[in-house]
Amino acid sequence: MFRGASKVTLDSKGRLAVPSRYRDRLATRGDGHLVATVDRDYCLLIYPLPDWEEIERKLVRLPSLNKQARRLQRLMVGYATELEMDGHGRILLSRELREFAGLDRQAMLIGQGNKFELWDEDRWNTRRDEWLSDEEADGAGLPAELESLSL
Amino acid sequence: MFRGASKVTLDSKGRLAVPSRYRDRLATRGDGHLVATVDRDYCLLIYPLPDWEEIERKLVRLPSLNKQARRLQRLMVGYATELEMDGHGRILLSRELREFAGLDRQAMLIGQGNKFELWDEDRWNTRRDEWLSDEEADGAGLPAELESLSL
DNA sequence: GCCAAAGTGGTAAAAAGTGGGAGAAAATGG
DNA sequence: CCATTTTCTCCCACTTTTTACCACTTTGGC
Repeated sequence: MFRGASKVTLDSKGRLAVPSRYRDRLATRGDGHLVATVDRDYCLLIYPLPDWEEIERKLVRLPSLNKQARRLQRLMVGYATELEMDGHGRILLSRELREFAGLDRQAMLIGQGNKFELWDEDRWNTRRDEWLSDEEADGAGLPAELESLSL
Repeated sequence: MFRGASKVTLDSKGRLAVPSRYRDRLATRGDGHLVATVDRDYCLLIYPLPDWEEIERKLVRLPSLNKQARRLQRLMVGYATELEMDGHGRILLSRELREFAGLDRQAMLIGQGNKFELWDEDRWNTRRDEWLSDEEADGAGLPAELESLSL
């Protein structure tokens, strides 16, 4: 399980040094091969290759004539880019992915179980504070799964 | 599986350089022969020739008296154009296809499993942001296959 | 404080991308 | 049916980008 938030820097070529505490796991699971794609909140999702492939298999099996399914395929498969760690544990993010997520230099890498999220730092802070101040999140109208959740 | 989004440029003659990471696969599968046709969203679909031929066989077997089937045949088979990569891995798109998809210079090539989609860049960005902001995609009325999807 | 590991930036060679031109083929018009 | 013009195709040359490697700086632990 990947967890934790790390402040990371993209250099002028768009390279990002993966925090060292994740490297062993990533080198084992998928031999350092990763896949990055986009999320609807304008951040990137980063999976170890084998985990991504499983998701991709599910995605491409969805009915092609369904509008929602087609959108999901276009966005997730459409932006999915294979990445490989270099000798120093860095990954190079394509211009297309960086532009999508508004990444230039300061970013936040967020562990999310089987994957990471990568956010532009400013965007992350803004959104995070929105989530924290959102009155709706206080408990009104929660789905059943959340009502019964004990933290 | 083709995946990933690449910003590409059409030159003044309508040529497009296929990103090099796809070339080997395309040279193997169908010996560099491709077929481009149109999509209902005003983009182009690009298949390796063998994959297209399979689809074409299915299309021409559809019942000729069915109006929807006839439309699909007219559009997809009607616009299907064989393309070949030149010595530099470029393909030349006919004027008809370029006009259909509103392609002039900046375009996006989107990997979609067995095929590519080719969009005018501005059109792609506009449509993409529509898909992302669409509240409908928030979960209301999703088909069963999507409800259970864990990303 | 010192050593090791991680992070950062730069450089040079190679590969990819881009544009243009000459010859061939096709289309057009008399 | 031939001549002229236009379009197309193949090939070459140049520019830009990419990628692999190297060196230095910083951080953190002992």
